[in-house]
Amino acid sequence: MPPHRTRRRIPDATVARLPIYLQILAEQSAGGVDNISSEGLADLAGVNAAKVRKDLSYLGSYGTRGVGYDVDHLVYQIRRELGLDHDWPVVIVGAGNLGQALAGYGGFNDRGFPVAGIVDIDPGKFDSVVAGARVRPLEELAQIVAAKGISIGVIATPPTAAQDAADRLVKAGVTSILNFAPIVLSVPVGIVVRKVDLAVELQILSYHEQRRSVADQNGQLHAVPAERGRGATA
Amino acid sequence: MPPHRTRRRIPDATVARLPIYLQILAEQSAGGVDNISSEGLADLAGVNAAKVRKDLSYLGSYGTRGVGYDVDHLVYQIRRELGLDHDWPVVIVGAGNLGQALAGYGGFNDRGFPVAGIVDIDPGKFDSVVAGARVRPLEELAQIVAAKGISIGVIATPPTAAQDAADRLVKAGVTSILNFAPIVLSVPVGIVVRKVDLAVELQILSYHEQRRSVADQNGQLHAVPAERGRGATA
DNA sequence: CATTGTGAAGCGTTTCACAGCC
DNA sequence: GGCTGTGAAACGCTTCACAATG
Repeated sequence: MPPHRTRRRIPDATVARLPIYLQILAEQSAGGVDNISSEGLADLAGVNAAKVRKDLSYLGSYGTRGVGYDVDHLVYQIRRELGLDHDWPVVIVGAGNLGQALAGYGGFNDRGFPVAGIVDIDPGKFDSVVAGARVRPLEELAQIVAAKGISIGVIATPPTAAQDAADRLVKAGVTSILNFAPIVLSVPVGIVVRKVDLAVELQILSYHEQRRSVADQNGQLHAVPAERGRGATA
Repeated sequence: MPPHRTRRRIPDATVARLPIYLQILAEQSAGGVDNISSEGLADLAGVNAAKVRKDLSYLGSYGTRGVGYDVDHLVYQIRRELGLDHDWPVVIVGAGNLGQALAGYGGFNDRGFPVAGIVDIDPGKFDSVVAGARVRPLEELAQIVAAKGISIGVIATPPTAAQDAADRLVKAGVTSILNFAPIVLSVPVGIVVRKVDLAVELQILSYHEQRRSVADQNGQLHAVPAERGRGATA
């Protein structure tokens, strides 16, 4: 067997930052910037320069010592690493408030994730057009996934329907799921699930606000000088 | 100065899981379950039991050895720790597609984060009613924040307007921001920002799909037995 | 005696510090 | 000379393993 160079494993934390770098680099490129240092990119991304260099080093040695990184080349490499050299059609399960907003959001179609289908269980919604896609019955899910070669599914159902949606997506052959329902999905090993939960995000903010008010009561010093930092994603 | 017991610092990773535990515990409570073991909670939350015990230990020693945790008491303690013993009104900046969907989503109002205001820069949207809230001019933001005592702002503007929205929110007195715009915000130290970026989430999934297909080509073994696990949020 | 609470080990991520290189 | 690439140290989180205990 040839020693078919097994691809470097990139740490999860780095994978989560590559899209941010990519977005910034694409903007820079559009603005005519063709070279950037780790420090320059770090400032724009709200992280530190060593982290940028470590992260980029997982892609290979694409920088030039003493100079910096070629913006376009970096864009190319990150896109390749993230699998963004082709589109990934997605299917949305649930054509309610959220499903419709997602379909119409633009963030999908514009960024390489065209909405190739949207399904719902409610016959009242069938054939209504949501951002260019006709809403189809949930039963057609498997057919749509197969016909369009879909690997990524989005769950935008009420919480009670979300596990069923996940089961159907997996059975249909989808291997990655973006879940907007506030429940923990149970899926077979090997299926990648990411969850976006508004209530969780707000509750984390609430925690920080609550701490802040406790600190106020105790008359503690605030570590809040007027200095300005980027992206305090605490 | 009295040694006013400085509140335990809870690790970020734990804070991010408490809302999940809370949601599960609330469901259990509603279902008549009044006691739960770390293992039971862990299974439902898709984590391991040791993690649950460590996490809960930061709240204090509220379990009973040999027995487990009292569900209602845990709900109470987590809510208190997260600052959910009262509502946190939020203001949404941006009444477009996303802003409207968020306002109408229910996840806000139902879970202790009533939408106390929604503002936009477009006069064409003023006074239209979005999920019970009238859209007001961006200029009234500071007034709304002050009048309603708002600490949490939500940015649902296009990316180009997001930094301005953040600046206005901060100036108005908001100290926590949930940002849906795909840009890295620059805010003063002390302001907590959390970012939700659909494109980032999808690109992370894309990375995993891309790896999968590379592995397929190399004829590598898939680590994908038929076993079933909860919440593989890889 | 089942289950919690927690030191200690293990592991992944971040940051430092500087050698390597253009 | 300036900036990258990277071992090594530092850090924080997870998991283990077991003493403590209702």
